[in-house]
Amino acid sequence: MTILHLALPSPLRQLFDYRLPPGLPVPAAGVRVRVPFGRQQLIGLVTGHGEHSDVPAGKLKPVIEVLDAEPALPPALWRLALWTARYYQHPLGDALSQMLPVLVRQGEPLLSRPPQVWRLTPRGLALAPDALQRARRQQQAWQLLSEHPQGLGETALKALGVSRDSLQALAAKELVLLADAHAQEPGAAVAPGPLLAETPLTASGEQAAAIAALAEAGDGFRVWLLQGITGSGKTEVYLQAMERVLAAGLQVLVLVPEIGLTPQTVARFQARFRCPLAVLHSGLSDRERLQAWRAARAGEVGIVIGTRSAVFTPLARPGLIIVDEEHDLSFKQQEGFRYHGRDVAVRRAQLEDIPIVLGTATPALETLANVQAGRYRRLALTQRAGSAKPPTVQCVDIRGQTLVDGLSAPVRARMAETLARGEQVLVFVNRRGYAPVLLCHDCGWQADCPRCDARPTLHRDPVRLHCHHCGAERPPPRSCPQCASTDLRPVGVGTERLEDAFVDLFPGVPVYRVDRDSTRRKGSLQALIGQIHAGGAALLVGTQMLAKGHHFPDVTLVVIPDSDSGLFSADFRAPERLAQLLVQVAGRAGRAERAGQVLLQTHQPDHPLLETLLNRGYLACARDLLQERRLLGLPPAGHLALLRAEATRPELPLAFLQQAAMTIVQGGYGVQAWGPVPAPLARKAGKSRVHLLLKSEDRRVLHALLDVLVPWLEQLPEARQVRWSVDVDPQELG
DNA sequence: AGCACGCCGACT
DNA sequence: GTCGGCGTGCTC
Repeated sequence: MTILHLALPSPLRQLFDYRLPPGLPVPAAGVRVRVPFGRQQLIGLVTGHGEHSDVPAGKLKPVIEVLDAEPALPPALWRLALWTARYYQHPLGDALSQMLPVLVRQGEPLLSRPPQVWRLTPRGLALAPDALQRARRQQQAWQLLSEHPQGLGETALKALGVSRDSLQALAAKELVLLADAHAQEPGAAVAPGPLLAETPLTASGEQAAAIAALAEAGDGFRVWLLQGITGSGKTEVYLQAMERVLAAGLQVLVLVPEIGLTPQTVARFQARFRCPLAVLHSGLSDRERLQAWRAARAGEVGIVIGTRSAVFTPLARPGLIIVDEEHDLSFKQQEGFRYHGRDVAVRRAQLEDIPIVLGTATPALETLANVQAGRYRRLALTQRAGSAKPPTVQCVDIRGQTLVDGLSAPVRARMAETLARGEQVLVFVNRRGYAPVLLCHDCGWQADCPRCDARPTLHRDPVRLHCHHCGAERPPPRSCPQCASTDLRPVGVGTERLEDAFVDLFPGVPVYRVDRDSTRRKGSLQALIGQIHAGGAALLVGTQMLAKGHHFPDVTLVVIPDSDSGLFSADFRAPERLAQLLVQVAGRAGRAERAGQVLLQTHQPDHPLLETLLNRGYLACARDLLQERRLLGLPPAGHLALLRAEATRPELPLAFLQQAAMTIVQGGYGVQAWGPVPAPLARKAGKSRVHLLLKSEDRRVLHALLDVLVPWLEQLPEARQVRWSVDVDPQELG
């Protein structure tokens, strides 16, 4: 008797065994099968087979149906799935089901049905030209089809004025039939004719060197860091590297951060190459996603471009992977299957044996460490294209200064000058809403969130206290609930408050606010950006969103009212994030003929991070930070996994993680356990949250522990009373 | 995660 | 008298 081992879409960290009905060929690993599971039916993937099962024979059920003749995923991607599930300690079945389009896991065929076309039958072909004279419409349809022996689709015929009825009538006479269109020639990733739809730009010396280095290294696995300052033309290097790969008939996978997948980005790739391109974004319907997935898997598209999850798109002939803005946080999935898109992409490139390019102006410290260790090779673009000058960055010491709406007098003066010249000013605040705190001026009471250890943010439009952690909203009190004073004051500055302030401060100057609230409606971000690009004096107020992806040529002054918070955060990655953000924001400023200026308000003008960043640049700053991490044994010098647990009753997550900590300490695994400790936001949405941080200098040691610890934790009775998760390589310790 | 079973409150 | 609340237990 043949037993199949199956990965099923279930959070259970185990495989399930089923009987294969006799007489059926044994399906290969990766093939989909339909099985009974409890009272429901599921579609799972075969992971292997054997003659025996540890499960009593009486419990084994037979599979209902083998869906495919071939595995759903190509071999390299199958191996990537197994690796990723294990590396991130996620149940294989659930990981696999997240890697596949919804409709594939619901049983839709793996291959697209070829489009249906109407064609003449042999009888129709032999028909005399005047045989249908008495049926003019049918005659016309017959005429068209005899001119198109390869057939015509329903929509094409309709456009040519042929009705369904005429076709049905012809079909009844067996003169025409509906048949599969002839399959596209295999390997037609590139449309016939020239590949290039536009002439490549002339590469600068640095660009040419980077392109040549990529070309000379050949087509095997190698990781490249393409570190190019904003405006240095990273995309042109990508495009010319892609050209070689596409010309060889291979496919390119491009990963971009969530915010980076704009119509402009896609248009840039589309404009260069005459090859089909699949875009994977969150707006696709299940059907569209399935079609893109099939096209990529069949090798019918040359370029696949998408966000994090696109890293799992099957490719028939992979040739190159590009990860743009590789430092971006959005590559790490923050819940459930917590993989890092960039790291999975590197692993994929290795399994596929193809090159991968990680591009950014501000490499992640992990990536730089890999360069220093000689595992990755660095290509640098240090010059802005054309005559554009780099922005200058200057600290503004605000110690003892009076701030009006968070801005010091010299900064306001500089803003006025810039606007008077008809140029634009960008003000970056990492806080949406009106003010982060609502305070009673008489007794010191602060509005708080009943369900979180957090202050709700005051919003003005509409007027609400809004907790950004649990989403709770309520109208702000009219008077202080503690002392009944009506002198309640908003404290601190958010985007809405700056927007209001600027309307008064700079009358007549348009103010554009760009944050999650102002861009909630679909297309409103594009509309705002369009208005900004129209030019003329304007104020731009915004959060992270403004710092990423878009370049604003008319912005010549960037103001960062508060750069201190990143300097003193509990999160060890905060300085790295701050440095990246400052460089990215600075990159938004300046244009060909006029260098941009960045003003950084701070109480810490002598802080070493700011000094290094301003005087010696990002790379020097990053090297310093890397040195600090090494001294502390923090990533990338050490490796982390974070166990989180939460429950309404505070003692449960604590007790659960205490058990974990005890096992780790007593087991002598060589892994340090820090905690359990209350999470930074110890109460969120009414739940108590506890963390246990695991650390090891050796990644293999950490994984060896997780391989035994996680299954052990799963079967603990206490595990069922809490929500818990493992986060390997956590990016945010919040 | 689903999806059942199972034992206690307000409705036709 | 039932509909349904979510606690607990199982899925080869």
